[in-house]
Amino acid sequence: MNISQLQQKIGNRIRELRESKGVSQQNLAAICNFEKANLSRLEAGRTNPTISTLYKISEALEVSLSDLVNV
Amino acid sequence: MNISQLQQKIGNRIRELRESKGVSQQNLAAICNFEKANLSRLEAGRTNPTISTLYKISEALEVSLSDLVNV
DNA sequence: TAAGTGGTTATCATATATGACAACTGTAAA
DNA sequence: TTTACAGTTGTCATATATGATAACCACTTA
Repeated sequence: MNISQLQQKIGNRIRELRESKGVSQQNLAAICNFEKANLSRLEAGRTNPTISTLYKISEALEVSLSDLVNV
Repeated sequence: MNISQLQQKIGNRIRELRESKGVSQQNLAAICNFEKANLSRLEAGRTNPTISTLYKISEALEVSLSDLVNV
């Protein structure tokens, strides 16, 4: 798996978890204190997120970091 | 857990896994194609690594990404 | 002594994640 | 139609991860 594929998979995983919680990108971004535009790019797999960004998302979605990157 | 603590824990986890494999920082860095200096900082918890960096390390150490961030 | 190994720290350049904001496309509902 | 919401895309500034190199310390070994 290359990095681009990894980013894509993690983006998909976040989207999947977010939607299963019925939260909008706007909402989730607000909870995490970042921009919805950045979350959109992240879910689309267009960025290489830092562990701190992923950690904030995992907390907001109430899953473990380990779970979030289990792709 | 704050970000600083998270970085510290992930750094410790990497060091733990690396040492259990009997690999030097120098070796691991070379396998991952980055500088030993950066790995040193990462293990010390002084950087906020990207998922791609952690992924390279997980591959080199033959553990899952999920395992690597299971802190 | 000297040379080698493992690790740390400093510095500089470059690439990019993120913050911030705006504009835009649907879509749904009034 | 108009309003509101969800998401996407673009741009700019700033912070920082990483690449690259060098100097340094501690330890071991010849």
